[in-house]
Amino acid sequence: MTIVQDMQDRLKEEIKSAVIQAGLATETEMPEVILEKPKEKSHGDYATNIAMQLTKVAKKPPRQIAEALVAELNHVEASIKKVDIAGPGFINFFIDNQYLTRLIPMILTEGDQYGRTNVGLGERVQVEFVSANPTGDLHLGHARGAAVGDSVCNLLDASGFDVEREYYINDAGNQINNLALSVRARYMQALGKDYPMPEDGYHGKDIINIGNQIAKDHQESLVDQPEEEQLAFFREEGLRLELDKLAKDLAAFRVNFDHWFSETSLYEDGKIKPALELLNEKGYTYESEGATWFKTTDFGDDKDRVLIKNDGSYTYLTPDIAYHKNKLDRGFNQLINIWGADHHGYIPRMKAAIQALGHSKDTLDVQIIQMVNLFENGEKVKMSKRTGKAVTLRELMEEVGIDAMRYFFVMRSSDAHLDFDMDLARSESNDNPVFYVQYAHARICTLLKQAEEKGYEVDLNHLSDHLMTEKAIELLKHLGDFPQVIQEAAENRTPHRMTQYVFDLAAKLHSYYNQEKVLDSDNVEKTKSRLALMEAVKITLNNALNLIGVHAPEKM
RNA sequence: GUCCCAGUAGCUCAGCUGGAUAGAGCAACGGCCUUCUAAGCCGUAGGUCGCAGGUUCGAAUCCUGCCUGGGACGCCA
Repeated sequence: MTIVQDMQDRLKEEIKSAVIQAGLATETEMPEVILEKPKEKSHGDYATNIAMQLTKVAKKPPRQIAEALVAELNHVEASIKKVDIAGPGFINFFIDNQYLTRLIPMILTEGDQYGRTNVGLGERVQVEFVSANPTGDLHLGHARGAAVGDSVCNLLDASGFDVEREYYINDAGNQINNLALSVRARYMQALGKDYPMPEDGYHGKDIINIGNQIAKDHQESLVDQPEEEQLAFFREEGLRLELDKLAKDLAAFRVNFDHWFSETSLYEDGKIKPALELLNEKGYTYESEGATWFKTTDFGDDKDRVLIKNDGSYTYLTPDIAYHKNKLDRGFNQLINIWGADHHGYIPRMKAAIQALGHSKDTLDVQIIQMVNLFENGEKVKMSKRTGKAVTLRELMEEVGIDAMRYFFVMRSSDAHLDFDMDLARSESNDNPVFYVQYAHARICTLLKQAEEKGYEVDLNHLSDHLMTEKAIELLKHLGDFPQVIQEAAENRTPHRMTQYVFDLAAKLHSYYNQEKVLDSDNVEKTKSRLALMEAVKITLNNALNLIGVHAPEKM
């Protein structure tokens, strides 16, 4: 329970008891009291539409209801300074904002823990994201998925969920044979031989590097090995080096997985057959045209899906079902998958699998991340994965920096296409939201340092005497919202809420900074209170940026 | 043909579990540095919320149809 929520709850309770005392409705007829924050300042700190909601129960026009209700309100009980009735029957509350200053000692005490809550009650959530095939470099779509996935994990963690980050390695399919063939070709080429790339080979630079690496380590020793042995080596070594590179790139991007789950392990551990048998036992499979089908239409899919092809091999779906069964068997209460937009058609069959395995379809939450378009010099950067000309995660990290990438990739709603403006991301100007926010943090740090040099200390004893100015109250209110914003962003899987929040906080800080001078030698007591506020803002900016994987610099 | 996402200010986007006069940044225009970082602040201007119906006291938000852009519709992964 945060200070702000506590205040809101007291207000809601007061509204309810006023409704009852005014005889407008009984306890059981009571709708949920909704408090909203009006955009317009003249509409107060909070507003409720309860009078409109009660029109049917009380059988009176909303404004009459509002008047009867307001007459019964106990102002002291809910820190109400003033109440207005406005418009069609809104009740506007003006709150005595003194209570907000209690936030500061709390934030200073909690430090990097401020904003965290336990609403998740330790519920176990597994988030699977990125899961790119280990056959090439990570491109922009993966990078967005990584930034969003990691931020969602941070938000869930901060809301009291027990989060596990997982990467599913597609190391069992045909693409791994292609990887082996591609690596072999690059190895041969590295040795100066005229050796063609396979038709569906992977043309990325990373494969060339791996070929060079192997050539360096093993010289010509692999050239004349028997085919099978040779390919097995390139498969294994290629996979190892690819995964190593993926993990390094992601770690550099500040994304660290708790678990790298190998598809091959499903085969080795015999997890596929039991999953198939379970579906069969429950009557969700049938044979047709020499193949085994899964009746996904029982769960709303538009057609049934093949599990075992007529050549006896599995489709991609089959190990994926076994994988999700495995996730469920591990005891997670909630599974979140973060997928690229090109996989959205896959959702109904995966949800069907979850249900066929005996769980609610809501156990699996699939978040779809829309595409990223890169812009440079006002023009769209053309990309082709096949020829290996796509801009990679690593290249972009070098080009624009990690902070800008992490911020930009979560800046927009995930279900909107993202135009990534490289020039903007690189620019050290006020156009760049990352710099704008980081500058706010650096400004406070400089200020606090100067305060220290001048011998001013933070004093928490007279806060309400000095911090009830318009700009300070706005800052305090925003600080108080932080825990709820985290919860909302976690629950809705909307990390862009956090970029909005931190941008707004920076804007309020800059506004305050220009309006009121913090270090005032003529009023040391006031200075000490303001320093406390600055410290609280600094902590909150830092915590908010951390949640989206962006650093908060001490100076710029 | 079916399904998913988007369509809001000149541009990029918030708002979408229904609420009051639809917001922000950039661009445009006008102010603010002998004072804690001007990488900043303050102000002005800018909108048939794709279109048409419907639900309701109230719709950018919910429902239906249509239009435009993107994506997906494999016994590929």
